[in-house]
Amino acid sequence: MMEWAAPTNFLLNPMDQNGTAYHNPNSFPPSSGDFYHYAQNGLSYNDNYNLPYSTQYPSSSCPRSYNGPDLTGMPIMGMTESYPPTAYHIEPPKHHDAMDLSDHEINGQLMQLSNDCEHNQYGSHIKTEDHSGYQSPYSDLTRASTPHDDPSRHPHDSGSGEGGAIDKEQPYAQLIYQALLHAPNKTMILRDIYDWFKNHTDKASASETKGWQNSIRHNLSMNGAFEKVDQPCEESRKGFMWRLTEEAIREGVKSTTRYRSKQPNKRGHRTQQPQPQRQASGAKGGQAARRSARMKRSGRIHGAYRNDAYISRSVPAAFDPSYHGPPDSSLRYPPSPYYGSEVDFHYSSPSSNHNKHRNSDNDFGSPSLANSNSPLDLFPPPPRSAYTHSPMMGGAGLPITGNAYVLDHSPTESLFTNSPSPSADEPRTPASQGGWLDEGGVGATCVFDEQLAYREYAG
DNA sequence: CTATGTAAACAAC
DNA sequence: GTTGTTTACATAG
Repeated sequence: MMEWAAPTNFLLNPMDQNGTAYHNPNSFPPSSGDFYHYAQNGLSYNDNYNLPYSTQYPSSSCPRSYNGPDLTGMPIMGMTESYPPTAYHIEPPKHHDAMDLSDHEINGQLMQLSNDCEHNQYGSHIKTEDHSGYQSPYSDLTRASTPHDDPSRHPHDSGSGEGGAIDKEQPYAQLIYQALLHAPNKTMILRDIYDWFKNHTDKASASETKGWQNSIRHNLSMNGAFEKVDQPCEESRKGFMWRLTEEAIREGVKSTTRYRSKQPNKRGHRTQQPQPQRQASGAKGGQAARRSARMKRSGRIHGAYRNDAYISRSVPAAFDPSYHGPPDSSLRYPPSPYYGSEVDFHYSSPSSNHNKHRNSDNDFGSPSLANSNSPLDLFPPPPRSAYTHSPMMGGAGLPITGNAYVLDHSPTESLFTNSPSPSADEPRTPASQGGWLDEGGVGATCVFDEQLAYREYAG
């Protein structure tokens, strides 16, 4: 229930992608019908989606420049034997040529070039917005071809959104996911996401307020499926670009539920965890907070809030000394996919974003993790997986393409049943003491090797 | 409880 | 004013 999207193509090894990958894009039949494979076992995954193609490692973040060779990185079936039957394909528009290009091809190209942000070589079909130079493909364009409007695309899904078509009823996280999924390089800026929502959903129109925008931002920030990407280009002071994480691309989006506080009122604790300023900024909110803020003002310490000494975000509950989690070290890490580890490694990178604790790798993607037996292997292969039916799993919960495990979180969760779902709420990442070095900059800000990072963490 | 949505405080632009 | 982060509260299931 928590997962909406499912894996589809596993990420191929980068090497493979480069090497072989070129499967002609045409391998995808134009007929949309094919993109909607219903999961044979649909049951558990009725909510999953299959992604149409995988992206490559997003490295650069400047989606605007599309001048490259085309090539597509459509690795797709390359090494995967088959599509996981467990999901739907959300294939982007088949009938729109224009769109296809932007989505598919560009997708691949961006990465490479991307240097001059100023030159946008968009096709004429792209509408230029005024976003100071940033031209987004979304806006009218997309809707012009509205894939989702195509009735034929809706098999008979009960409207829950699976058909690949954009179901306006889906939750924000899912919608954002779709927006990004269709975006070149799986990256968009907030504005465009807003636009996309305006054009493809009712959220915007349905509300007079800007609450929907708030919700979008909230989801972007809180959901591990989305990551900020540094915006290389000057012009944009529009904020960061948001991109789907590889995990998300592979595994789909998961619920944005990590932030709720599990322990209803555990106030006190967390405030002691130091956090970076920016993050600390949002510390308070809500009505109650307002109240307490008032109280505080009248006599409370303010400074206690956090200090910046920390480099990374604060410590996750699991790492919190006060946290009483499973004793077993192997279980110490929170199950939540949202706890990422990498984050902290790069906090230093100037603009990078890896602050969200993405979990990703932790939960599934990281090969090193997945296969390792090291004591640090925080996420040992799950005993069983919800994806059992998937061919990917080979029925045994084996690592997929060596790159990831497709886990269902249930297994993991079970590991932590004793703990108040620690993770899920703490959006923070472990700042392991001494565990990670923030090492500065990690060089390429934009290109972040999560696995590597993880490795650092792991040892 | 969980998943979502929404409001809001707040910092940094 | 916008963007991003985070907390709180509400509510449906």
